[in-house]
Order: sequence, then C-alpha cells, then structure tokens
Amino acid sequence: MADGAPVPSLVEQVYERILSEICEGTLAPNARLIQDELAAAYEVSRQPVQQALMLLRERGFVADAPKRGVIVTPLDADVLRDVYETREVLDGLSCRLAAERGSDRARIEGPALIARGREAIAGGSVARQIAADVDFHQFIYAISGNRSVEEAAHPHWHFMRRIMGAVLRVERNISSDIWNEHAAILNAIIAGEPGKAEKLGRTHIARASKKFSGQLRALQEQTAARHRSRSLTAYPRVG
Amino acid sequence: MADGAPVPSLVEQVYERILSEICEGTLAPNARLIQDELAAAYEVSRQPVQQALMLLRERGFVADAPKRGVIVTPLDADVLRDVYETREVLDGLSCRLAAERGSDRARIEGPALIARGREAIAGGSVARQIAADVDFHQFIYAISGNRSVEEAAHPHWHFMRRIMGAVLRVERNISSDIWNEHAAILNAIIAGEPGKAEKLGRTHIARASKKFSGQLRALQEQTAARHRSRSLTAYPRVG
DNA sequence: AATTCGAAATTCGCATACGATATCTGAATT
DNA sequence: AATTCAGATATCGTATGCGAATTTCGAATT
Repeated sequence: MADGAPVPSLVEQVYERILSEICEGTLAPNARLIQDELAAAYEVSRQPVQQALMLLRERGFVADAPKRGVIVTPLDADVLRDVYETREVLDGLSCRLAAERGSDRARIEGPALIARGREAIAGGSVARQIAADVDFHQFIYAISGNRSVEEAAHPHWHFMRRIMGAVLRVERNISSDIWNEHAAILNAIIAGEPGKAEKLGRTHIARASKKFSGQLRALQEQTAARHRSRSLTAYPRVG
Repeated sequence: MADGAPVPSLVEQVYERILSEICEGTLAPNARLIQDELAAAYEVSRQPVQQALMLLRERGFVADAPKRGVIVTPLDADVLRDVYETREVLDGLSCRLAAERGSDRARIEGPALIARGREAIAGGSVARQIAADVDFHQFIYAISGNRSVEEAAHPHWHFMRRIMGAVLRVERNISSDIWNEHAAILNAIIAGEPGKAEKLGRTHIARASKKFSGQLRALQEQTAARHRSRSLTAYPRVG
C-alpha cells in the first residue's frame, strides 16, 4: 500500500543519472547537454529527459543556453561562499534542534555513521568519503525533526557533492579532522546540549568553508591557466 | 540579447496560475487536481500541466494521490512551526549580510517599501498587505547579496502567502506592529549594524511565528468542527 | 583575407496518441 | 442488507510528431 517508489519514474532515473555524472565530473562544467543525445544515450524518449532537465535547471545544476541545449553550470567560488554562509545557519539550526529533540536516535544510530566515515578515509575511496559526509549531515537534518531545514538544505548538498568531488579528485583525502568535529557534534547532540551543538555545527561549517574555498580557488586558477594555454573556445560536447 | 523571459513558457504560466489559486484559496486544501481538467481549463495540452504539477509537487504545494490526480497539500500547524524555525535563521542571516553589504541600496529603496506596507494596511486590501510583506523580506534577501539564502527561503514564501491568505481572509488586517518592526530592521541595516539587524530580524520572525501559529490553529479547529458537522468525506473536485 | 548572407541543420516546446494500471460502479450472489 | 466481482472509466507516464526559432557553415562578394 505505502510504496515509496518501487519503480522510480523515468524522469527520476534520468534526473539521477545526469546529476551523478555532473557531480562526478563526467559531465564537466560548461558541457552542452542536448535532449536528443541524452535521450539516445539513456534509451528513453525526449520527454522524460526534458522534464529531468527542467528539474536540474530549477536547482541550478544546468543553465539555459537557448537553442544550444543547456550547459552544466560552472562551479563558482563566490557561489560557494554564499552556499556556505547559508549552510552555516541551517546546519547550526539542525544541530540545535537535534540536541533538543533527537538525542535518542543520535545515540543509537550516530556512532555507526562516524565509524563509517573514518573507514571511508582509511579506505581511500573518494565516492565513499563524500557519501559518508553527506550521510552524516543528512542524518542530523533527519533527527532534527524539522523537514523544512532539510528541504532548504537539500539543493546545497548536490552542490557540495560537486565541490567535494572536484577537490578530492586532486586531494584524494578529506582531512580526518572533519570526523573529529563530527564526533564532537554528535556528542553534544547525544548529551542534549543545544547551545553547544549549534556552536560546534556552525564552526564546523565555517572551517569547511575556508578549506574548500581555498582549494576551489586554487583549482580554478590552475584550470583557467590550462585553458588559456590551450586557447579553448568552444564548449565541449557530451560524448 | 539578454532577454529575461519575454514569453514565459506555458509550463511557467500554468505553474503560476495554479500556485496563485492555491495561495488565494480558490484551490482549497485537499482539492483534487486532474491533469486533463487543468489542461482543459487553461486551454493547453496536458504536457505543460504535467510539468507544472511536477514542480509544484517538488515544492510541496501538492502531493501525489496516485490515479486520483494530485491533491493540494493541507496547511499544517506543525509544518508552519518548522518553516518559521528555518526562516528565523535564514532571515536573521539575510539581515546581517544586508547590514554588511547592502546599506546603500537599503537607504535608497527601503523607505518606499515601508511606506507601501503602511498604505496597504490603511487600504485594507488583503492581497496588497501580503504582497507588501513578501516584497519587504524579498528585498532584504536581494540586498544581502547572497543568492543562496534567497533560494533557500524561496519555497517558504509561497507557503507564507498561503498562510497569510488563510488568516487574513478571517482577520482582514495584519497588525501594524509588523511594519514598525520592519522599519526598525531597515534602520539597523542602513546604519550598518549587522548584529542588531540580525537580532531584530530573528525576533521579528519569532513574533510572527507565534501570531500566525496561534491563528492557524484556531482556524483549523473551526474548520475541522465545521467539517465534522457536515460529515464531509470526499475530496472536493476542482470546478 | 575578411565579411556578408542565405540555406541547411539543430534544438526546443508543445500537442497528440497509446498503453498500463488503479479506481469506481453497479449488478449478481450470499 | 451486505459482499463480491468484473467491466467500464479515470488517470497517468511515456513515445512520437510537428512547427517555430536560432544557430551554423560554406559560398559569394568586397
């Protein structure tokens, strides 16, 4: 009776596939996406592709390039700053609420998430490290009991996946400090200390912001230089 | 060359029309929306209607009722609390940023917004009062210079429109305190006092939250009672 | 060699069509 | 009177088709 989504619609499948490719970097920034090509590649009609693209555009992953398809939006350091500013208050709120309302679930389910995060770093898989980080923060949204924060933060996460992916493709490893901070946050939540949890959450994000902003900026200067030297003009097409 | 949107697509037009009807209450909570009927009513094909409904669903204005169309999501007091909690931090942030980066625009464009708000109350038009309130807060998002806050808060605003509409259809007037608080916030922003602006912004939202939560709860008890006495079972259809 | 211009090719948005699945209705049965 | 069951109906998701607008590209011109 209560089937969440036993067979996700083609729209959702296509949406997820395109988004994954964007986050993984398979679809590079500024790459052109053509409905017909995507439809052929995924073996569906243009209809679900068009709808998926509309959702992606809605959330800022692609931008219109009229009569030339849509292009993957480039990662911009200013946008990153904005996103982190917003996440700072949103995650701060979710930590506070979690400490107020979600201590029990935090105690039961939290430690496993921390463990998985540390394993991911040890294992060295970029995808795992990203997934673990996303999962941890998503978990806090969930136990905060406020669907609205989760929704507000949701679009940011895909953006974060893109950023982390881009940086980690060069860095290979998230610093393990991250997981110490996560553990501290979790403890404050379990202890039921809203003020402390909020503060730790906010500083955690602020630190991450500094780290990633710096690395993204460095990364972009590199690639900008490379592009200049190659006199790259046209947009690459999706293969 | 840079045309924003000279001819909004049918999807957007349909989206706006449906959303307006939801916010105005023409489409009541739990009303069934059938693609065919909407298409006929708006004289377009089902295609743009389907896509508009997907966006509305995405943003929580309608919910799936498989094979029975979608229904307008009811306004729920708990959801309202969640939304206000989120808005409190989001609006607090935008006020702070506005004081840091947007004093100039605030000084130039702000007073007119306050004036329009007070006129709206004097004039007594519900729609105007809502629009003025939305405009004021949206203005702060804009001058905060952080697109991300604006995006995060965006879905909330339609929700607010629905709430304010429902309450004002009974109340007739927003309390004029609201606009005194708005004026105080604006002054802090113009004066370039981020801390004060943030604090005023947050308490403003907190107060509004209390006010509207109470009124919504009262309203819902009334209508619940009315419905009980009429033994309303089926969902109303869209006419 | 650079520029202009027009025809061909792209690409999209929207309409229409089809098939699958769930719901509804009403007659037959207990 | 309540229940069961099957056919009719409603509704959606996806595929395909069409027309309009824009870009692209190569040939003619300066």
